[in-house]
Amino acid sequence: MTWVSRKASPADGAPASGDRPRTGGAPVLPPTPGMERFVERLRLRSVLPLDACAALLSLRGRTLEVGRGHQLATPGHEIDRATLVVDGLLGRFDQMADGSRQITALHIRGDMADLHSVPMPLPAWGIEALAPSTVLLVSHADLRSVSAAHPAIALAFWRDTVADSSILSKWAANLGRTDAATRLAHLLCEMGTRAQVAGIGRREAFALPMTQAQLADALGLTTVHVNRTMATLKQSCGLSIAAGHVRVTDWLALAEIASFDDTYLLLEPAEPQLVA
Amino acid sequence: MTWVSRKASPADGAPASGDRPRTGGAPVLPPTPGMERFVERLRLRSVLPLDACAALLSLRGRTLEVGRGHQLATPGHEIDRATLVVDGLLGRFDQMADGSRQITALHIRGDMADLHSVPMPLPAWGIEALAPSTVLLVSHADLRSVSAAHPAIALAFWRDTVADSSILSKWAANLGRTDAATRLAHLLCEMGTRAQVAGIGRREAFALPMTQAQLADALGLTTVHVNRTMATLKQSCGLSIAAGHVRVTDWLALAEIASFDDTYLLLEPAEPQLVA
DNA sequence: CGTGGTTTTGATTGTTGTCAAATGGAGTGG
DNA sequence: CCACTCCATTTGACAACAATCAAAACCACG
Repeated sequence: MTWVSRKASPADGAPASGDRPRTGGAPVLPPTPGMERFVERLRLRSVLPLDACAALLSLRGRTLEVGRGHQLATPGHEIDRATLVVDGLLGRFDQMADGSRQITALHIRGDMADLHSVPMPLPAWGIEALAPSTVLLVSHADLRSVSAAHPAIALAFWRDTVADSSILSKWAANLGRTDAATRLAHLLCEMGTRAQVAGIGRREAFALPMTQAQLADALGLTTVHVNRTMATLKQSCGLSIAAGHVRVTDWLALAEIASFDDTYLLLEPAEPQLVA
Repeated sequence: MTWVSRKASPADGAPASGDRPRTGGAPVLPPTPGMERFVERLRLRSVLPLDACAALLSLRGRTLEVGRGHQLATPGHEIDRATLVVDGLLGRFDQMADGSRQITALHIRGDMADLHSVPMPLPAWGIEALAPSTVLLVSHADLRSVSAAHPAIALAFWRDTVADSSILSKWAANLGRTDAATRLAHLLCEMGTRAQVAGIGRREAFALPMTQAQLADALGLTTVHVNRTMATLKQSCGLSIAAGHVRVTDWLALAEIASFDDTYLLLEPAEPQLVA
């Protein structure tokens, strides 16, 4: 397991997760590398005033490079920081009694993987790197602090939690009510769309560095069946996955099979602002 | 469909389950009937200062009695109020293209069924009464306003959204990774526990006014298979469901089959308070 | 005493899981 | 540069859980 841990702040010699953000308009430190991706993500769904953006950008964090399989949160173990995906792919999962697992969320660049843990630091779920990834660990205290100082941020955080919920809801619906091909197709449509929105690919060609076993855990299937289902889609939609890179010739056919409709991703900025 | 709608405003000479103790110091209006259930629910997971409780209790709302099948929110239709369950049972659902549906959440007394809609008024999901129910409609504007005025409330709302998410996550895991008996047993364990916590029954004997068809929609099964599975549990755990009332002789056996562990319900009040 | 919805039962089909083994590819050390 | 290993992918044969189709029994309600 690779732990290339290092301080993310530029001109400091100090270790530890010590320093606090300067929230005000003062002579700010250069933004923490990676943090701007999170701000972009939030602004996808919320209108944030400039000072709120600045406050977020000035949050310090600890950058970490982790290898595939590295656990960033464990069910039942309290944590005091959230995990921002700077690059790579993380998964949220539920562990079953018999050892099998169900992946309940995938997180790509710009996602704060466990924003949930800010109000609820003792998670019932786990977070794991599904591929080699770069993450930025941001302390709950700091996040709560900007959230308290800027009501717009509090609302944006809440809103992002709801978006996550909406995605999970669709996921559950697919698990309960659709067959293997639909489920796989839907996952690919979703991740393609999300990658495109995040600016790291097109929906017909994007990175998804997951093994078929991990896909199986996400889709509630077995590895064997994922493989067979993929062979089907390969034929009907010109799908190919090689070296963690997805490519689809006939995206519309894929979306058709998936009954894909992206409204559940809540990509329109929600109107309602704060009341004065 | 019965629509006994009425304004729940204070100075109406109205009858009903009206008057409440005055909580705050100020010359407050009598609390809206039903609202105290929501406050109890929030206080299960969050510590709320007195003035925040008072603010919540003084929120106005419109009481509604709805019959089974009544839709309180429709996917893709913007709404401007949230739905508090005063009594009965609501379900959140996802509609599939072929007309089948998946229920993704059940809401009992005290639950704000779509707190989600406060930051995201255009839902991708629907809310429906699974049984005759009494609900209290509370405007988003009011909820956002108390939330902005009381950071503790904002955090409590966010936290409740996370709890809902955690439950959904477990639901998804069960849909993806367990068989019919486990799934049904788990649902019964969960609803029993939640009913007990909400103070409306014991986990071995509580109301769950759902038809087997609705259960099937919640469990991702067919009516037929729900029925067969129930017959199995009837034998192994002394389960009986009659007239919407569940009774279990051997609760431990049921929990065993379900691999039930209630930590995901997040019933411990989360410690982290606001930073000053 | 009918009527409509819900529950129950039976027979059969089909999607997916299980078990097992072969193939392929990337990285490692001799 | 070539075995060798580890892991991921692919293929096959078979079993099992759950869906489907169909109809009967039951129950609350007017």
